[in-house]
Amino acid sequence: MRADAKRNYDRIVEVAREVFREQGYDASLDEIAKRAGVGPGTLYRHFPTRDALLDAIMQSWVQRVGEATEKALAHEGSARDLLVAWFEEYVRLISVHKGGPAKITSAMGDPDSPIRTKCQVLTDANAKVVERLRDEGALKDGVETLQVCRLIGGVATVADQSDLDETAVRPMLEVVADGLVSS
Amino acid sequence: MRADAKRNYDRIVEVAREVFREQGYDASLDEIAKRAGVGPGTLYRHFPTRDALLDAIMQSWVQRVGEATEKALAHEGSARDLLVAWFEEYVRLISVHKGGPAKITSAMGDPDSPIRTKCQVLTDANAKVVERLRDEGALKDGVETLQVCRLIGGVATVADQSDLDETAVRPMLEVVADGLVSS
DNA sequence: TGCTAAACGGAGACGGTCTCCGTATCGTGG
DNA sequence: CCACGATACGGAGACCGTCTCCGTTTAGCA
Repeated sequence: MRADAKRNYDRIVEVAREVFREQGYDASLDEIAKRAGVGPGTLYRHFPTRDALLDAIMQSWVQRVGEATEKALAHEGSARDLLVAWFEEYVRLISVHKGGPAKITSAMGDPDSPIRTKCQVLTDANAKVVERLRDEGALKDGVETLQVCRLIGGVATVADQSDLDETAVRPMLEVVADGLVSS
Repeated sequence: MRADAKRNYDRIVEVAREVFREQGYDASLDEIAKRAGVGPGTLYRHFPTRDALLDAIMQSWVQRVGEATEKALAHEGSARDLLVAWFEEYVRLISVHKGGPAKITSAMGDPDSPIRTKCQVLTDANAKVVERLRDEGALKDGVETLQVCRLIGGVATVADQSDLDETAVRPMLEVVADGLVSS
């Protein structure tokens, strides 16, 4: 990759991260190009689709997922509390910008999604947490890990679209956690 | 209202219902106008915004909500089963077209939404079901009815966006129901 | 330093939204 | 029955975002 190409690539990603956070996932790509000081052609050559750009933005995000997983697994307390804590992290992770929860959650299960690998990281992390609780016998039978992702993704999606804050989200996560642990 | 105006109004609503169902809530309004055999100007005069059109489409929907509520309240069986049955109806009701669950769920809590009255009908229906179970002492303490709408709206939203069928949705609704009933 | 492959970037086609205003139609009062 | 004013129609076109094509520029090697 030529030096000028790399410079533009990096700058576009940086600007896009900022603009997506400000305006959501539907922000104008031409505007991102303009703010990055490049022509639209340059942006679309590096990132043929909006999703390709999102994928690049999420490169660094993978690490944050790993850290959050460690933190959740290290949690001391009941299975229910561990679940709630993990769910809160989960929601925070996928709320990268307006439209993020919906985007990421619907990309799960779609093997052709451009952000497939990123979703995989997250579903794997979730599976690790859930499997551990299952091994401890703390969960109901028949709990599918992908279902858990979708449930929490759903909560995060409505929270995103209705501008709910953490105090409104928590009770919903608690309901889901209660519905998962064996009674 | 002049006779020709009413004719066009009705025809637009009818066509819009069809097109939204076929193509989702993001369908082109100019296309709807074209299919209805009117100019864009006519469509936008009757319905200044996309939401105004949605509101008109949902006029007849209110009745279906009423019927579904009756059906749910007449349910014989455990609180948990009643909840699951009602949730399934609820999901069906808000899945009027692609984008419907997200649209309707995010309109709840927004007092300025153009489909406010329609949402009110649904939230009231849900409250009726939930309150009845609460009176029977079948629910956990601290269950907010709006939270329930959001939880189920979330499930419906991911189902809509991931093209899940009923067999995939049901287990998630069961988790929520389990999380709500007192143990 | 000269050359070529690589990258740039902007003009513009396209499709959707929405408005303005000249034209056509309804339906009423004479 | 018909003329006229109010009402409604509808299409041309401005505007914006997406995305492409291709003439121009530049990096970096020999």
